[in-house]
Amino acid sequence: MMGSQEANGGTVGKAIAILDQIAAYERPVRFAEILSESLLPKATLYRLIQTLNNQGLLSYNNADSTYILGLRLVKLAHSAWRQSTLAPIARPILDQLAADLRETLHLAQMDNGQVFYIDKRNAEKPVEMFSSAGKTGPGHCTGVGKAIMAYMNPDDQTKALKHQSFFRYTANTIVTEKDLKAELVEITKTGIAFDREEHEPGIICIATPILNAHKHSIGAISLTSTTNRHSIESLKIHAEKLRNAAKKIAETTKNWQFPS
Amino acid sequence: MMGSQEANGGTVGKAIAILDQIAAYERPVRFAEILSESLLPKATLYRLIQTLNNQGLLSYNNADSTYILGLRLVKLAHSAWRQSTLAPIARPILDQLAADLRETLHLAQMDNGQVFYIDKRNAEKPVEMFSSAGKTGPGHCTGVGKAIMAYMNPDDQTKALKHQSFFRYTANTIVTEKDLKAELVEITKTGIAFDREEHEPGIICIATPILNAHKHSIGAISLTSTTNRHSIESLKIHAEKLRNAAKKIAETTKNWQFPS
DNA sequence: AGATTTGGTTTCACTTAATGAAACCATATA
DNA sequence: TATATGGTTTCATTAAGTGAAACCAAATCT
Repeated sequence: MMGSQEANGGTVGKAIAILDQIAAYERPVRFAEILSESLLPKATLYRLIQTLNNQGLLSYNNADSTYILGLRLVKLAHSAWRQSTLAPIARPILDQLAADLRETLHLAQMDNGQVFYIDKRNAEKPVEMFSSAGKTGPGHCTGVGKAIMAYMNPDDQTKALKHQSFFRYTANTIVTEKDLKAELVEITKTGIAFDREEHEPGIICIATPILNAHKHSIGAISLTSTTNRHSIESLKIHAEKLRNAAKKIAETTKNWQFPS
Repeated sequence: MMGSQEANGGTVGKAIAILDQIAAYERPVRFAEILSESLLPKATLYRLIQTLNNQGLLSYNNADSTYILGLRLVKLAHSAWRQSTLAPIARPILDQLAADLRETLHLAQMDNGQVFYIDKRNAEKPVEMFSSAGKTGPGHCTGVGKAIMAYMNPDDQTKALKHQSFFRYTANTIVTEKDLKAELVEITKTGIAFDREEHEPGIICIATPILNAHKHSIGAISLTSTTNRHSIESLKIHAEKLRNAAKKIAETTKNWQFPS
């Protein structure tokens, strides 16, 4: 379905697939609904859901007999977020940058070629986060995606490129591997990546990678704006501040390890 | 271990137990470490961990051969948070309240007698969210915990009380069920709960429940401060604003359903 | 009311997947 | 070169998961 996980036979695999499915609905669902879109036989699905429910990974509403994802996931994710993302380390630095620039900032990592947002600072509205932490997006047409890929080691980069859909979101989207590769080379010259309305019309962004000791990317931060308020040129003014923030994050990270 | 889940035989149960275990370390762990604290035999644990790793629920670091919780959990939790918590609905109202009061606010629900924090607004720092969403705390000595329990239906309340540890955190902690029950009755008179340094010395708080149509609590919001900056009396000034916010959240919630 | 459909739960023989003792391998340590 | 330590694989055994079908309850139709 989303390509990143093997379609496997294990029980836990199936269980998680169900969680994914329920997550996709974005609303409470009844057993019959899940069943209708599942390949599993009735009884199997039933018991599996029961197990998940007992485990607190699902939550059952008696009143209208629907299932939603359970709080235990949030609890686990809390740990996951702290353990396996840059976010907790980067936070103070991101806070500072946000206070300074008063623009929308994103902190992202890469997961199987997908951009994985792990934190955010919003200019106008004070907070908008869990809303964005955990969200994923395409790599080939986002500032953070390109920034990260530009600084991957060759093997990882190749793999990441293979994972791109090259879907054309706008007229500016880079839709071939060849062009994207060229762009990535370009990015390494300045350490700054741009999104020139490649993902959404009217939305532009400037991004810079967070590099480890081997000069490979472990994440990226970006500043997003609209064409009303900024041009690519006027975003460039902030490049240095972004780079500094990224450097600071990298330093704080030094004696840490992250998922490759 | 944490009492809420049955110690069961199912494979998924074991798998999740492993996730819990790894979460508890709050740092990358090696296979041997996990093994030493696990009841499972080597090979079983090994394969189970492999499965989890393949599923993206764990992430393996080749460099130092350690495991941490995987990003996929964060992704799932993102959905869970949106689906099964008050947070997304309450957010704009909480934002507004935060802008108005400029104090530290918490939004919490109750899960098996435990206070489950799902959102937060911090006075000074602009954002602090995933960091606190997913955290849990005791019910018997927190403002939100008492506010929620005060407005439970009798059965749920009894159950919730049974789940309290009544651990004495400070000199002011209520440590008997009888006293807590009396306090809950007191709370229903005003609709406002206080934390009089019951959880942490120097920390006080005022909280109010979010009620559904049947006048039962589905969550609570609180305002936390220090004894340096406030007294219980001076916190009371904000009671009305808290109540209003809670009411607004409740209204927005009307045509919604939540885990009991 | 009686019949029929729909949604959910249970049964039970069956099969596959998980199990775990032990062997094995690689790397570090004595 | 020996010896321990941490991690991976094997394989016969067993338990756990499977799924067709029966079953039950509640809603919907006639």
